[in-house]
Amino acid sequence: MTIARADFIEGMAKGLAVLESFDTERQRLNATQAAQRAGITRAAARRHLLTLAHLGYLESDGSHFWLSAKVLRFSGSYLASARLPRAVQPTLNRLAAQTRDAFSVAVLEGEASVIVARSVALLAQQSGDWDGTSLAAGPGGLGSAASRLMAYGLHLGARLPAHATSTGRVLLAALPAAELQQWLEGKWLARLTPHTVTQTAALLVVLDQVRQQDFCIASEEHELGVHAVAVPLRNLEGRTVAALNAVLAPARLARGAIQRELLPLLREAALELRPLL
Amino acid sequence: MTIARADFIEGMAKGLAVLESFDTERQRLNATQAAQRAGITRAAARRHLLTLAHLGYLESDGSHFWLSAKVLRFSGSYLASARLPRAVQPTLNRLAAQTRDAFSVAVLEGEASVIVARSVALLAQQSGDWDGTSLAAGPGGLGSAASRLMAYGLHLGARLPAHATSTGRVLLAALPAAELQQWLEGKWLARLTPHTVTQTAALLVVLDQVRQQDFCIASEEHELGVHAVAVPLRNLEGRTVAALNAVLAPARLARGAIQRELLPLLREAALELRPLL
DNA sequence: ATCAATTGCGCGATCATCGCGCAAAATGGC
DNA sequence: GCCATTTTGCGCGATGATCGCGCAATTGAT
Repeated sequence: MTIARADFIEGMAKGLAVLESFDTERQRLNATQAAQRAGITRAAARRHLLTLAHLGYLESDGSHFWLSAKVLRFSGSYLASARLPRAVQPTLNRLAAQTRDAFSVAVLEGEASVIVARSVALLAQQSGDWDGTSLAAGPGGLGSAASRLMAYGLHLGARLPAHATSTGRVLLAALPAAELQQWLEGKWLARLTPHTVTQTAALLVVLDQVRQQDFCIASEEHELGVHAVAVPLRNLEGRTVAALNAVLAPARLARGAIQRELLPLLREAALELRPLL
Repeated sequence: MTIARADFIEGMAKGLAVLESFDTERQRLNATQAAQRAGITRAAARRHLLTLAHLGYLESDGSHFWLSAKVLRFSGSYLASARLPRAVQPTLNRLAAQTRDAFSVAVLEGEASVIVARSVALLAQQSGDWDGTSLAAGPGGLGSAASRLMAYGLHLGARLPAHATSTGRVLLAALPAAELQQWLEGKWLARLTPHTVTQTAALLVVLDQVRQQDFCIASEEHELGVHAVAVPLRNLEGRTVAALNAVLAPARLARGAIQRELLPLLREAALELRPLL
């Protein structure tokens, strides 16, 4: 799908490229760096940075720029409006309250699997929690389960590499063959841990298995120490619109437990969400 | 602070105005509506909408447009990079795990108090939860405490009217007199519930009290049934950089309980966060 | 103090963006 | 089903916003 040349505003594309050039790794940029990352000239980058700062989306000390809280405005509107996150949140909360795992719903968005809703159980200290010691830790350390997950970058809006995550694979497996082909085309599957599948052929085998089993387990392929299971969320027409996953609490590590306890929960949740998607 | 004319990209400002015109109330817009809300011509709005859709920030059925999950990219980067949300999250989680209330950290951003971090305790069913019945409810109803709060629009990135919220008032009270004056200038304080303070003079009295007490209680001024307490978060230089609040669980409604139990918790948290801000 | 690297920004040229206005498509009343 | 009315898509020529070059000022290292 193309677009008439006159209907494409170059300036906006550049501006958004500048705004996108602030990511998890590079958080403070000057004009020269932003120009490099956005692929535009230094002069243009400077103009766009100044404009964005003037509009309140960036803050600046004069030479460097960084994202301001105003960018949350967009996600706020999205979360309040989009059907998917609102529909799944109650179920996510119920799951988190029932178990000791962390649950997310993600959609495929370009390169990445994007977390659009999540829920983590924060357990009260008295009730035999599995993380009691660190709950008592000061603010410097990583506190509860949620903090530990935050450390892995599993916050709302996080973009995770689709080929190495349980949600990403479920979503890739649901793509029509042609689109999947296109997605893989010339893509380099980054090795994130020693366990990451980086061969296209191997990934295709994995995706076949996902299609057969109708779920996906990813063990330490994205981060060491992180194990996750995902199932597809389908609407009444049978189309996969998102993926629901659980990041396992350490106590769950036994493979059998995943399939026996967690998978039925996920499947049941997927089933009850079906009419809402 | 002004900006050189040549250093301001008109096209970007329009584009972002278009993107901003999708808010909590109006979630689906066509070119004509977007033009109205963004204050530009229909032709320009259409071009910008098409560009944004082409870039993946909007989705479209041809005539209407709505926000896509891609806008979460910005908040994802912000949350991963900004010092404030990362610094406060562990403390927030600890608070939520210890009590049955919901905690948020907010900053002042233009008209609104914006939630930049939050944490809600999701309690397991067996342990005498105060919300057990609704936890068991199906996905159609509002499930746990978190869902109830979501219903009030208290999600990450939510923009709440500063004059009627506990966090907003704490932040307004911390503004230098001149800036506060400017903020109030010709501003209409919307009546959100029968309890909302809508007179500038009355608000100034409230803010004076907030300064004296160094905390703020807002009871049903924003939403009926919602009561909250907030304290300022100051850095080592004594500057208020954010506000920390608790939205009360129904069991907390006794006014005495707030001051006796919750306020000390918030104050202690503010103190321990101080060196991190 | 000197030199090198980086940054701020003025300038004239150019092409991206402008909004008008028509034709086509939707809407709706009967 | 048909006509009246409103809304939408988009081509066009004019215009001024945006371009990036390149100089001057600033910064920082030795």
